[in-house]
Amino acid sequence: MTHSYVEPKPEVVELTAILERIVTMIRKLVHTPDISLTAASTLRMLEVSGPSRLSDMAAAQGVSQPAMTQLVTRLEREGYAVRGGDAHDARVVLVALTQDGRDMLRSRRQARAQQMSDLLEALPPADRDRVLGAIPALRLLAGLGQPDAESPR
Amino acid sequence: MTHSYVEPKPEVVELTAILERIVTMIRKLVHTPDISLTAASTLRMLEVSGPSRLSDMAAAQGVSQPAMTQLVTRLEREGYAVRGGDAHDARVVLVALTQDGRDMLRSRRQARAQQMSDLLEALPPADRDRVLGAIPALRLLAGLGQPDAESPR
DNA sequence: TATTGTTATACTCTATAACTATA
DNA sequence: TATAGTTATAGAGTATAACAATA
Repeated sequence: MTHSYVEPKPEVVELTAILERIVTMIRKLVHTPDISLTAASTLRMLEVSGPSRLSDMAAAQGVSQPAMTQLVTRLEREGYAVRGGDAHDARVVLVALTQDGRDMLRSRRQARAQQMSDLLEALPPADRDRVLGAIPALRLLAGLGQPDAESPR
Repeated sequence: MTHSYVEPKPEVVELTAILERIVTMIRKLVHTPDISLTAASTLRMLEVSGPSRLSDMAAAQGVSQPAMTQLVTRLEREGYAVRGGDAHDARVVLVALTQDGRDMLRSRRQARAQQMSDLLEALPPADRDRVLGAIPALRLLAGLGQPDAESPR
């Protein structure tokens, strides 16, 4: 033991490497040039959380406030979101999803699921079942991304 | 049954949704502004496949040839890759990873595995084991991204 | 003064179209 | 003619710094 921190376990190293490959795969799979990953992720967040402050959205997406300002401007121009004011604080901008935004998310989800379905068809049925059987574990993993959404602090 | 195609199964729909959330998580987790996802993925490919044609790299990464030209130019400027010629065809550019590129990939992997390790620490041990237990299934899923690398056709 | 958001500016990353050099 | 790659140009997406308006 020559260093003062704990080396990640080999399983974690492999998990990380595999997840990177999956990210690459998904990026290619869902290659919809009409909407970026951040744009889609932002719209999904609005779908779940309802109208949100621009600064909260920036923090949640891990981008700067100016980047979110510009993203919202594009989303507004494309008709997927609208800016509104807050009755209690005139500085605040509340961004909301439009019906067009909702529809786009739905059809995008449908298309991606169809592509994923086609990909899975390429696997032997036993392997496919193993992938689908991993869904509960993946749910746990995905949950790490949205820590304490309900947390009071 | 009113339509002529098969609706994706609910499990596949959920799998797709979860994978999108994981992509978002990984993008935030591995937020290394010094290197883009495509740049990293391209370097990993060079690490695995050895010196490669620029056009093959563009196809493998799902980007245009000009985009790959520019990416390689940036990678060369940063010292992670070098352009070379092909002895048999003067039109061809063969791109190779440098030692600096190799080193960068290694330290980047280490940093990411460490972050992932920290994240997993936040899970109850039983859940963590379930995530690690899903690795074989994830390996199958990741394999769908690099179809028939060995295929003779 | 601190907070919320926008504007100004610059760089990365991407695409399509037009081009050069080689086969 | 076809192929491999580059250059030209334009737009999305990002950051930091400076600003305006409101609290």
